[in-house]
Amino acid sequence: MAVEKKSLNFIEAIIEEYLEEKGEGAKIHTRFPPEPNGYLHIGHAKSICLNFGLAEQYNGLCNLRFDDTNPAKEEQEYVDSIKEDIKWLGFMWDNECFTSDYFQQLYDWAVQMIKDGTAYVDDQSPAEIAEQKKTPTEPGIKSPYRDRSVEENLDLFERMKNGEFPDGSKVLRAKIDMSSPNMHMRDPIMYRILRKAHHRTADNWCIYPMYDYAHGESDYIEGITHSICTLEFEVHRPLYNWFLEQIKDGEYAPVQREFARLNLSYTIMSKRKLLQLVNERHVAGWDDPRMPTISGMRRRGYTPAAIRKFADTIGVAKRENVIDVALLEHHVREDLNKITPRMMVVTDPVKIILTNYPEGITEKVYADNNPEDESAGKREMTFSRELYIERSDFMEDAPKKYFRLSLGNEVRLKHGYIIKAESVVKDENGDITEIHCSYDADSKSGSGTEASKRRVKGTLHWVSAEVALPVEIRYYDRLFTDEAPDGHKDKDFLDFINEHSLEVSHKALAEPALKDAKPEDKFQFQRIGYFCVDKDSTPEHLVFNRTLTLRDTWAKMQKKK
RNA sequence: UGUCCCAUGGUGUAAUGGUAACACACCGGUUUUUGGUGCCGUUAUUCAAGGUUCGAGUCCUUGUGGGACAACCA
Repeated sequence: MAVEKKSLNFIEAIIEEYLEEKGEGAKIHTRFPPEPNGYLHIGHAKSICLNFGLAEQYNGLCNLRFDDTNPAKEEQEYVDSIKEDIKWLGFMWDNECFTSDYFQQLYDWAVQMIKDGTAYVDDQSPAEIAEQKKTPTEPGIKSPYRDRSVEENLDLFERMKNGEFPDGSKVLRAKIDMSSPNMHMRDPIMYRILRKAHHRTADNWCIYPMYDYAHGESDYIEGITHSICTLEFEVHRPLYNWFLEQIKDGEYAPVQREFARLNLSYTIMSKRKLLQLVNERHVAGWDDPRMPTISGMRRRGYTPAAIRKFADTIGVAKRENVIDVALLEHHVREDLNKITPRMMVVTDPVKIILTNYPEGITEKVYADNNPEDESAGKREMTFSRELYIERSDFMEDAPKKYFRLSLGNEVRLKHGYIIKAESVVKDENGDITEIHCSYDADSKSGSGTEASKRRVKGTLHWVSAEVALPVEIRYYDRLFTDEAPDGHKDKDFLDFINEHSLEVSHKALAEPALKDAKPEDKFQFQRIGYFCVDKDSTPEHLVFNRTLTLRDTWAKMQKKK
């Protein structure tokens, strides 16, 4: 049998080359290194799927490492949510690591670098240092403190650690090249003084390492082989390598590779802006179902399988990209279509009365739980003389392409009978309050009669008035009305917030089978969309979030006119 | 007037010097007791110019366009 060779993305190609070169027994080791200063979003999900996925695929290891070198922004709350989100996506890390666990080793290496003459203490202010760095197009100039003696540097750095100097008064810098065309090589800062309680090391330290110094060395400590990050760190790579050169002992060193971060249409991904949405109450929190956070998508009803398939489909490359959010939605619908039980919920009810149906009785009808999955079985529904259907499923005078109920025309009530609309009752405003219909008593679904096999154009969902269950529905839609909310120079992303991204309704009536639904349970409300039970839901007051609508070609036809 | 990266249908991703393909979106058809799903089909792609080669989306040169880099953030 011919085995189709799956094409590799450039990271996989690098890994296969590595594995081949290292030979028998070689293992790759990746890491996912979030800073615990916010909630994970769909962009992180891409990185998670990449790093954990690669480890899985090549039988390697993947660490979770919290890059917690800035206590000013980091909190335990974020650590917890990050772990929860990764697990929810279906991944498990081999080691749980914290950069803060390496503070002592990092300090020792810094001391070593001072001894080697490759690091020095600078007493200048941030403004002075920035001034001397100059711009990318002109070389920087050297700090007056650059040539301090090793002894003095050692003494000063130790006293920095001991808390003898105020915050911001001194930094430790790497001594590299102030005239490098790469700004990051112009004597980057390795340590700053910062008196801020750290979420793990409390007040043990008042100096904290900077990202560029800490990251590569942490990779080194953990034995990471492939340090995969996003494109903006590409310019940092020479520095990443430089720091490793200073401390490595032997052949091994991790290798940094960069890929293009995910951008999604109609979405913002910036942590700062997401935080702003939360802080300014444009959304209800990090897990608001309109947020592109993993917790938001979970609450919205998206599934791990859909997100992972999506990550797989979009691929990994170095080109700047904007993925159509419709692709994500496609994968969510695809998964939900397979797994969700079908239920009948009338979102905007109008009553129908079957005038020739016997009064005072009800009967059972049987409904497939999922036509895509026979093993999902059937459930019982109550059929009765008075029922509710969707207000939009009736028109007195219907256009020719309208397949639903109209005066004098027939439709099938799904899993029930064929009915014909005879007359309407209206209130003083002219709004329809009741539709009187006749039903074809021989047409019961599944009864096998000639009448039951009759084909009518329309099939409607319904609930029996006797047992209908009032529920709350939260209709979520895209948060932004613009494809690129933060892509406009003259406009703020907040200008594009969709006023209708959340509409709450208490009108809906559900079939009673829904009464035991628990938070995160997912359903397809037949002919309407996919819904999931919100965490605000209680047995007395069910709350459903609309995950996505069904594709609706009728609505599309209407729109075109 | 620096360094680095990138350039394939509308959006993404493949093609690893040998017939430019797949997914989504779009449009059309078909099936259907969900105007859902499924199935079939249409439209549409190598930034430009040179060069190397029997042969270039792929290699080279130049240009053009886009992006990253000047936090005591990561």
